[in-house]
Amino acid sequence: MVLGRDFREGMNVAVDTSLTEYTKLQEQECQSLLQLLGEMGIATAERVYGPGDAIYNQGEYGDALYVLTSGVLKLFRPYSGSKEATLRLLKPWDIFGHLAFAGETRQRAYAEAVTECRVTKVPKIFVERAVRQEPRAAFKLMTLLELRLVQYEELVKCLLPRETEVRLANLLPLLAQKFGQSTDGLVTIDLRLTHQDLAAMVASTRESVTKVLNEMRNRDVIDVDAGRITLKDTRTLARLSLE
Amino acid sequence: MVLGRDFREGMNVAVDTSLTEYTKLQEQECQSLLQLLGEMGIATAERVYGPGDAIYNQGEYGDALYVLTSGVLKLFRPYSGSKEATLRLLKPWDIFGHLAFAGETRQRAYAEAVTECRVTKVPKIFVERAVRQEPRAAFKLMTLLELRLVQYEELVKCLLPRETEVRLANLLPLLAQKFGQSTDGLVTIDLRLTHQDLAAMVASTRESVTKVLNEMRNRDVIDVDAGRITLKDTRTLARLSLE
DNA sequence: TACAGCCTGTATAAGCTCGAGCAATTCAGC
DNA sequence: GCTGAATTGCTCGAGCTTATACAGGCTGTA
Repeated sequence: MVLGRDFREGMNVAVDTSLTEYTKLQEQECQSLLQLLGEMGIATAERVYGPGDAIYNQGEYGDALYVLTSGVLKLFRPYSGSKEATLRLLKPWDIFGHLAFAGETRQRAYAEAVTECRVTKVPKIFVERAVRQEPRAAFKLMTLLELRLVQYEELVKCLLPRETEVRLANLLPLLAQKFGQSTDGLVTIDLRLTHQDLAAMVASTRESVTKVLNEMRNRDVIDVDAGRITLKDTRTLARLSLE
Repeated sequence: MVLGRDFREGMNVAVDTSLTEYTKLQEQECQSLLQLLGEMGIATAERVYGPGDAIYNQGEYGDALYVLTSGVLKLFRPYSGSKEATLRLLKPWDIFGHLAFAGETRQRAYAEAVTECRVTKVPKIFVERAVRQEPRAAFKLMTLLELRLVQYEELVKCLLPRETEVRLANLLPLLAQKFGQSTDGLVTIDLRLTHQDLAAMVASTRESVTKVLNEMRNRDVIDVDAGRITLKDTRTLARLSLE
């Protein structure tokens, strides 16, 4: 199990800091893709969902590209019989939904609104038309698909270690980069997250999350105020995530 | 943690059986993509790697699309300091490598040949040209990107449960579908896999895999012959993966 | 204001993994 | 066919997670 080569840990840091760029890139590409579709006269259906509403269910046929334009939304799937894991927490300009251009496609997770959110749905045939007529749309879409893959890779990174502490040490910086609000050099995750929510994201239990979060707070690694987590010691978090 | 809604377990089965279709679809799309590129006069570099050779390393800049055309190859990344996890085990007509069309891209894993294998590398600029000039290439590429995402989702599915037994019960059918050889109605995974290899795929330890595999063999769920695993009781495996 | 429901914090026993160590066996190269 | 390396099989404690249970706090609603 010990690695036989030099993994150059420094590189991981470089990879991670580029996630912020990913966020900006995604917003740009996603917004300009929708704009492009509009200019091409392509109909996109926008719909508003209230907290808890399902956008689609696992197993449904997916024949559209979904874009979240406002609010927060989660993709989750059941596992081990009676638990549910949050696969992705989406913010505006994230895309979701499976739209294979060939072969049958079923949604591989449940999509549910967390806050009130606005979703733009582009039927598959229109996406096809856009790709056919406008290569720029194809590039933007492929960039977005690639960024979605990166998010899954990050999820895998969170799930590889078994200890809840290490998983959270991997997850919290990700949430901070995606939902972070910078104040006084410290980053606060601008979401009300219950321990249960966090547990679903790292496939652990509420109790373990409670325990780890309190430990981190006692060690001044994080601060929790009204369900909002502030990262106070990112160096310690980074160190934890490697162990 | 208990789910508040009906997850319709039957649907999971339907989703999984469609993976075989995914394999065929992928071969078709990938082969025809390469053929299309050839017809367009696009230069693709083909190179042969011996077992253990690195195709690229984590952190390197990725500016190409890689296609495995023969052999077996693995993508892996280090975690928890000194362990390594196999993220994907690739067979011919799998694509790999990050090629964002915008923004900097670094490889997010190590790619290493398992057996001797042949890899076709298409530089990013040529992929761009193909997408620009030939929408069919764009469709095929997007389909392949989507299929790659599905593989990551399957990996996540393997990693969600904590028990090694359940993880393997999820992994083995996946391997069987990808590398399976049907004989007498039973499927054999046509690869020599050590317990260490399997442990890297489910992020567990060699010892745990040994134990679980022996239990499964004693219960006639699987059969192991010369490092090749045969699935004898897929129903029991499916049941295990749900618990 | 009272209430119900959710969230947090603790505690316990039980189960599983992890890591170390050490044989026996198998495999691969010579 | 032989030898060295790798793989497999097994054991044992330590550590962590899980499941369960319960008490107190917070929040939104009636």
